[in-house]
Amino acid sequence: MTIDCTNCPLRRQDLFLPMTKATLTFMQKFKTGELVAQPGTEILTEQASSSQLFTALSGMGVRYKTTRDGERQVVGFVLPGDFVGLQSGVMEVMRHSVEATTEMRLCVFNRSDLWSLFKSQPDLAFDLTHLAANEEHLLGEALTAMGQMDAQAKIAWALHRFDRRLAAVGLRRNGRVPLPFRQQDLADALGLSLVHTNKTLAKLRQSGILTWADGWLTVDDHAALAGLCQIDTDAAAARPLI
Amino acid sequence: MTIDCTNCPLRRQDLFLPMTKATLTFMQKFKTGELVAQPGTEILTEQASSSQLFTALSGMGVRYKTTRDGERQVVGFVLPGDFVGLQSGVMEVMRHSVEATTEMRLCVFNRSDLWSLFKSQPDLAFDLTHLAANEEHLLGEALTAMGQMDAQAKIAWALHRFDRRLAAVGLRRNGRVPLPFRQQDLADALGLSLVHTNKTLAKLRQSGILTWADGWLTVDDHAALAGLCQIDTDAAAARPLI
DNA sequence: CGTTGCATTGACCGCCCTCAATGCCGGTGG
DNA sequence: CCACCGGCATTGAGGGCGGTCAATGCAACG
Repeated sequence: MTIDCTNCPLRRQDLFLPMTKATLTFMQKFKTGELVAQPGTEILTEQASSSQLFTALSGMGVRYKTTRDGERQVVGFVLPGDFVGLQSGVMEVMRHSVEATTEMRLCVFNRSDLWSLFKSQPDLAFDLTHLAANEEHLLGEALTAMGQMDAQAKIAWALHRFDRRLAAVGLRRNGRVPLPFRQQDLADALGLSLVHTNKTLAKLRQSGILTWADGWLTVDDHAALAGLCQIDTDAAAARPLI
Repeated sequence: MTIDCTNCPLRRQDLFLPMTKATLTFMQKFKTGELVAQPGTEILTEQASSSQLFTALSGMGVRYKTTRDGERQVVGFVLPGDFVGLQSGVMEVMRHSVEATTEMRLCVFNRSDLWSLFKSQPDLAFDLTHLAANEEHLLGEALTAMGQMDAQAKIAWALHRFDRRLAAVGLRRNGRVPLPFRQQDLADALGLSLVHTNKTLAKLRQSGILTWADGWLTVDDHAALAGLCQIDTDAAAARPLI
């Protein structure tokens, strides 16, 4: 009992661009099934090729790279609606791993069908490129955060993004969004130590700006939080859902 | 007297994947001309849309974002063979600016022709997506460098990449490659201060590992330099040239 | 009830930042 | 011809942000 693409609950969110009926019909053929990944499961592996590509339907995960000396750099977080595995699809191998943080439900596509998508569905090919360009944009912002912000601004920026992004897929209820990651994940994403991340979070909490506990993030003072971010966070632009 | 795509000198480099004759024929129509940009010229502007896309033929430039308080984050360097403007092509606007460092010669394409490319040339559409995924990969590596490396490793990594990448497009002569950027550009790319970048470069120079002066980079001890980089730098994978 | 994973807090210190001054070089104008 | 200036590289002094080390609390779990 997999979800029908024409009736995908995610697609109702305003964040995602509309898709024509004909294209949706193709999507249903393109989608070969669904995968449920348990917390801690490695969905894609760095340096490895994958015969399957995915779109996250629910749940969250982490994209990360591992350095020679075993350190981990989180290069992004996988939220509902995100496409994963494009690198494996167009280049030979993945350049980062993807691991499920919570239980995740994912649409599954066959990499071998990707070429027929490009040949017969130029609009979807365009959307895929759009998604890739969007990833580039997100990483550029992250790079700017890493290079130019102090610890407080980095964390404010990251949590501000989480709040906006999760609200955009309809996960904000009663002013709070689910945020199942560990402080260590955030630290690894921002290039901070766990200890300093914890202390900076405590300051934000004591300022009354936000609370992040037990897997839920509550932003109490959006204006103050936005003020702490040193780069302008544009409204999340509409993007394709594949 | 613009360069004929079928006779493009860049395409002879092993770095770039071969292109079929039919596709090259399309490329010649797709290319609408060439642009010569003087040093300091802004080729693309953050937050602005552009009706033209480019491929760098010669010369080098910088991609950068500007923060609210006027700081600059270099998100990448434009070398010969690089495609610029994809973000403007598939999303509405650029998310970073591109400025010429040296005089640059660029192939010019019309954004309005992009859709016909996706419709009629699926192989080129695939290549564009490949390039976008490659950018994502590069930024992921940069992010890892920013988050996990100390200053010496960052600089070693960056210069190691320049040496490899420029050699791959045939610009290494007598063991040295042109590197026309300022120390400030490198500092802004790595999230370091100019002062500390300078001092760290001095150490690398005194170690006899490399020399970077007067716009030329000479790597004297490749093994030692690779050893200082804390992430494994895979051989530059072949990629499309559009 | 020991263990494991995660959050929290304190002490200490080092990498890298800021401030500041100098040298070098090419361009420009008196 | 030379004084002046702007851009870039270089070097020293001092201090702060955020690192490491270490210990504690707490909840879930076998």
